[in-house]
Order: sequence, then C-alpha cells, then structure tokens
Amino acid sequence: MDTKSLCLAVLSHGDRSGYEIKKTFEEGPFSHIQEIGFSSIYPALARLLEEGLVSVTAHAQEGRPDKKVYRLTPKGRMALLDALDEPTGPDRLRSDFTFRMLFAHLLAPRTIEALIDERLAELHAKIDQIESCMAVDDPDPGRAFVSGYGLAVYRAMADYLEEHRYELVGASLIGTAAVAE
Amino acid sequence: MDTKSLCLAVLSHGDRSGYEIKKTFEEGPFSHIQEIGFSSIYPALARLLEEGLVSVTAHAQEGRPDKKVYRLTPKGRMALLDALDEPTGPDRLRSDFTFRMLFAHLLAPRTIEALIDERLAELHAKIDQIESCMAVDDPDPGRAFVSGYGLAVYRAMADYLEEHRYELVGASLIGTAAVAE
DNA sequence: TTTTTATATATCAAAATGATATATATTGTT
DNA sequence: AACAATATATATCATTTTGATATATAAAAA
Repeated sequence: MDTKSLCLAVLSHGDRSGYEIKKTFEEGPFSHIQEIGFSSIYPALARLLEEGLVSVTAHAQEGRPDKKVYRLTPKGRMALLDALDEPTGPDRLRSDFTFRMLFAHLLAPRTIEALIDERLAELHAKIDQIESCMAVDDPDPGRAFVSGYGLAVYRAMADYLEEHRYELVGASLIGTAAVAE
Repeated sequence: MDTKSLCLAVLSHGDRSGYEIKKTFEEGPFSHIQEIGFSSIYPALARLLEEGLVSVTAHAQEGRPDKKVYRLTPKGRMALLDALDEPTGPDRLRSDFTFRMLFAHLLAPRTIEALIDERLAELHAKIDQIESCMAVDDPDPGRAFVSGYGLAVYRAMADYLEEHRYELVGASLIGTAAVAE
C-alpha cells in the first residue's frame, strides 16, 4: 500500500488535483487508512503519469499555480485492482502519545494532564467528524464499515483515557511525593 | 519521535544489542508505539554512537557476528529527556486492512471473509500477548497504562469486526447477485 | 532428515517525510 | 480599517525510513 496505490484509490472516486487528494485524506473514511503529505503525493502523481496510470488536465487559475486535475486511465484502474490483490500487511501505528505515556514517570503530572487533554481533543474531533460525515454521505457498505470501525476505535481510545487518566497522574503524584520525602 | 529517540527509550530500560532492541519492539508495551526494522535500527545506533549518546561493547560469539551491546551515556539520558519534551505529534495509523475494506465492493465475498479472519487472528494474538505480559511484568504505572490502552483498542477492533463482518459480506453478496441477474 | 525459526549485523536502492519556497484570495480578529 | 491567519495550489531538497537482500550457524520443529 504505497502512496501510488493510495492516489489511485482516491482517484477512483473521481478526478482530483494533488491538493484535493490531500484533502480527501484528511476527511472521511480515507483518513483511517493513512495520512499523506504533499511531499509524498506530488512525486507519486509524477510517477503515475510516467507509467500511464493517470492522465492530467491543467486548469489555468489567477494568482495560483495551474490546477492539475488527474484522472485514472483504464490501465490505472487495473493497477488499483492489482494493488487490492496483493498480500495485506499488518496494521501499523506510530504514536508519539503512547511513547510519552510509557515514560510518564519522567514527566510532571501537569504535563501528563496536558498531553491527555490534547489527545482527547484530537479524538473527539475525529469522532465528531466521522459522525457528521456518516450522516451526510452515501451509504456505500465499505465506507460505512470503515467509518464505523474508526468510530469504534476512537471511542475506545477516548473512553480508556477518560477512565484511566487519574490512575496515571495519581501514580505520578505518589512518585513525586516519595522523592520529596 | 524518530528511530534514534526510540532506541534511546529502549536502552533506558537496560543495555541491549540492535537485535534485542528489535525484539523489545515486538513484545510488551513498546509494541504500541511503533514497529521498527533492522534497517532503521542499525543506522540509528551508528548515529547515536557518533553523537556520543550511546557506548558500545562487542561480545565475541561463535558462528555469528559479534554481538554489539549498546548502553546509554549520561548525554544519551539527557537526549531522551529532551525528546520527551518536544511537541507531541498526532497518532498515525497505516492500515492495509482498512484500505481493502474501503474497496470491499471490488473484492469477492470469500476474500473479504479471509481478510477479516486474518486481521482477527492478528488482533487476538496481540490481545493474548498483552494479557500474558501484564500478568508477569512489574507494575510500572506507565507500562500498565499503555498496556491497558493497547488492550482496549485491540478489543474494540476485534469486537467491531466480529459484530459487523456479516453486514459487509452480506452487502457484497447482494451486489454480486444484482450483477448476476 | 529436512525445514523453519532464532540468533546477529550490515548495506543499498527506493520511497516517504519534514522543511521550505512561492504567491494570492478569502476569512477572521482586533 | 488594518492585520493576521487560513485556504488554495504546486514543487523541490536533504534527511530518514523502508524493504529487499546478503551472510552464517545453532536449535527446534516437522
């Protein structure tokens, strides 16, 4: 599941510019697959173009660079199908937050509190976003399934943090008290 | 939270070789931060050594390359503290599985079934691993918190898959039937 | 007996990331 | 009204990360 396949996937839902591909990855069910930045997208689109998997049309704009709208070619459609058939790798997480929680004993209780609040705000934002997008969007079974999956996961995370935050901060306070003695 | 910081973090729990660092990332609470491979670890250790954040001792072995055991230096300990103080980035997921579920309408029902079974097996393996490691390990509050967090997340994922899998496969079957007509 | 898994490090090409550059319209804030 | 911030739009570059591959043996499993 490289950036090229990810771009093909988004493009299968309709023609888009690189900028719009990024937006698609920030909203809706695509956000539960992976995040991608411009520095991944633009080189990927260039390679897709070279390989004939997408075509491009430039739309002139005032004050901005031309908007280059990409479209899947039949060959690109096949490539997406091929990508779907490849062996599925395991889910991979990368969590700055968990890293810090693991070293909670090295952080001030207030820092831990702030970190948890920050993460909770992130999670609630994601939950709200999915809820509003589930109400509006068409009921494609794949999308509904993935949105529901995301919702279940984010809720479980938020619930855990809300239920267990005081255990961690409490332990940290006890540790501080012991050191102070 | 680059590979260097991750290595410093593991090394703060005791001296280890590159090989052992990888094992630590496969077992226990470190596995909920991020996965890392040898091709990330070895270059990171080389750079840490250059920067004087770790020291190394070679242990001769028969039939294998020398085991190079790394140890945090005081400077390395400070670097870990600094890494902990840096701004916390958002959690990032990369899910081959979700990618495929989003395109369930392009997959055969049996393929979807197999994909879900596979993912469920992965999740149950992770759940079992955490449960056994929570029973054995020392009750460091950070570790306990992170293990509990991982457990909550993996259980939510497994529960969702078990509860909603038939909706997805069912929808896929209906789609197939409609095409067949 | 054979195959797989575990131990152990290393390199290389390819891909992904974060930072930065450029430029303007629109929206929000004081 | 002035100013700041956000949204639109693409691109490049150095650094970092990844996946594939090489090497070699002991131990465990089939």
